[in-house]
Amino acid sequence: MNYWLMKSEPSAFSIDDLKTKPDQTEHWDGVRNYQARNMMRDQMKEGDRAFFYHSNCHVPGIVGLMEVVREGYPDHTAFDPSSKYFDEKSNPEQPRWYMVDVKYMRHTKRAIPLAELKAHAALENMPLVRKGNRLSIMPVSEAEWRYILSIENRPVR
DNA sequence: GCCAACGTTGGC
DNA sequence: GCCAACGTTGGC
Repeated sequence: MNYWLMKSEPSAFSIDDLKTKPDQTEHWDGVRNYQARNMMRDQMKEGDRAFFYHSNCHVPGIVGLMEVVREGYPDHTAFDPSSKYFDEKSNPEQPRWYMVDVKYMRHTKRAIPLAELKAHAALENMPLVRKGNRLSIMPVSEAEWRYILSIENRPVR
């Protein structure tokens, strides 16, 4: 099983939005970055787990857990001229962009802020805490996954 | 709102 | 293939 972290701006799509979707499932559309695309298209597998991360908001951080329930398939929003994610260079015959479906599992017991994640030496290799990294989808090692789930229970100092 | 960091585009 | 200009991300 692989582990991931997926960023979303809560003003656009929050973990509560995911939780209230039919079947608590939604496609993760609108990713327009090749590295992130490649991970969704080639590496994310059914049953993988992912952290839901709120970005570009008051307190950015990890807010919940998701499961990948459908592997990479073409992002149809790229074909739709009325979509803000439209890309004229993508078409159904040769799709440029991909997405996966994710299902809500649960909120973390508390939001784990980026500032706190940065303070843990065990997490210093995560792209998330590295300066200038803008990947919206990134792999998380099993050790990092477990570590983050362990600090979830720790009282905030 | 600012701005650093990074990715993409396009001229040459 | 280089690289300047530009757009975007996202923390603060």
